Amino acid sequence: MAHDIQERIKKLIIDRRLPSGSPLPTEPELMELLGVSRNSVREALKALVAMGIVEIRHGFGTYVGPMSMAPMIEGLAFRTVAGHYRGEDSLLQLLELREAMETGLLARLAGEVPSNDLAELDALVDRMESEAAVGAVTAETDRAFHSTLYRCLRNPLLGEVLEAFWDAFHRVRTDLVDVPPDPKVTCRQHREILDAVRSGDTLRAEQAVREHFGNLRTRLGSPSPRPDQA
Amino acid sequence: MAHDIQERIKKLIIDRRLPSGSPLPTEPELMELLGVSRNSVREALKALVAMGIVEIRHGFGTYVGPMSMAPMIEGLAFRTVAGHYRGEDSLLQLLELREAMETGLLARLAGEVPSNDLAELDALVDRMESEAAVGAVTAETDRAFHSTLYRCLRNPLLGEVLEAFWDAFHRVRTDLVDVPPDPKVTCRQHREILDAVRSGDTLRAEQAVREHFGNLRTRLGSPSPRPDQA
DNA sequence: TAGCTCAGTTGGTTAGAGCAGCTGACTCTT
DNA sequence: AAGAGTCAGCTGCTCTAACCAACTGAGCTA
Repeated sequence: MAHDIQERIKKLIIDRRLPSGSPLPTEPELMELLGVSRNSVREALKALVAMGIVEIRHGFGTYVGPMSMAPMIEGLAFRTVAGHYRGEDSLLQLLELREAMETGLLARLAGEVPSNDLAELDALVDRMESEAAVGAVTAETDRAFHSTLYRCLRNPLLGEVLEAFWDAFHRVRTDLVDVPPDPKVTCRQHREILDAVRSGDTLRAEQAVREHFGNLRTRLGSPSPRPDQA
Repeated sequence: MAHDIQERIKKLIIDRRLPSGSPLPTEPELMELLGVSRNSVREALKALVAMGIVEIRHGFGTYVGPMSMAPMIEGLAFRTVAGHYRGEDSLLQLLELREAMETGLLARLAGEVPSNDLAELDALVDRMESEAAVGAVTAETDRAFHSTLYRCLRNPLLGEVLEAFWDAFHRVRTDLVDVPPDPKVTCRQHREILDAVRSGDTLRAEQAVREHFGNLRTRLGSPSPRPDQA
């Protein structure tokens, strides 16, 4: 029955063709509209918020949410952390997931990246190198590289899912194992990926990405440090 | 502050190393444990349920959830439906997502599939053909094929994400456009994928998968039917 | 011993009250 | 007249208290 309320609110959004950011009925209005108590309305809304379908601004109103992949990041990160603490190789699984996606996309990418994107990627790798010279590569730079690389596919969903996987992986890695990669190797590998993509050599690009992930993978292969002995 | 309650419950699961199915404190216990009212506890739990982190059984108790990708399916399906009704090519984007993942995985698959899995896949394509002879290929059979194909990668996360994307795509497709594919073509393409994988020819397998998705893609290319004019 | 009944536990729902954040109009000062 | 401060009103947030509904298990009955 609580689930039913959620469905009805979702139906309301669909039926009224409400885009992200549109105002939703207020809580009292929803109470009357759905014929349930305020409490039930709120529980349904909270669940929808957790899925990114609804956004609530205190003292202002409830709105159609951004429907981003943010909730997926949460769920995936939590699942990975929980699995890790139970001794599973959940982090490695997550890495393989990223690897599969990125290599799969690469085939459609080689030779198709517009020159301005290539220039931006060049700049990002340059930044990586200057960061590596003084310490470690910033997470933001790494993320930006992977994000910019696939932008030209003109598929927002793809980009968001990739970023979601990246975020989840990064969050869990820094929280749990944090074996910082060798910044120089990271730079070289990103440069190699970029060059391969520029040259339009699909196989070489795939190879470069695999090597990049292989590098991450070996560092996860070490016995996972468990916070304490259960 | 409500968000804080969610985090504390998640932390409780992590700290106590609770596996899926473990009982959680009852609502009154959580009230006392977290120092908040029952209402707040319930809203937090509902949000966690929406993320698959918690499972509630009426009259029985609250438990650690399966942490499956089911919530992601919900969110993705809703997002796709909403986007579709707003005139975006969200369904096509979802299809591209699946295509990218499956082709990316295929490279690691060719020649690695154990013989018993191959036999199972053979049986599935046989079933497809008998189904095609009398009507259309069952969704369940198609799903089972894609699911079985990647089982040998021994990465549960991968399998679940693939199934999640499959589910979301299938649900939205049947709900919205439902242009049933030519069952014969579907069978032939699945057979081709299977043969290519069996032979260990990575490129041919990728080609086969691309053709399969290309088939689906062209059928989505037709102008999306909108239920009515806004 | 088999089956039923009933009390106790758990979550589900409702109601009403007060708190907290934001907006916009009104008013007072400059 | 222009600006800043204030206040009334919306909004969502939290709490308390009570009752309903589903399930379990102990005890009773046949």
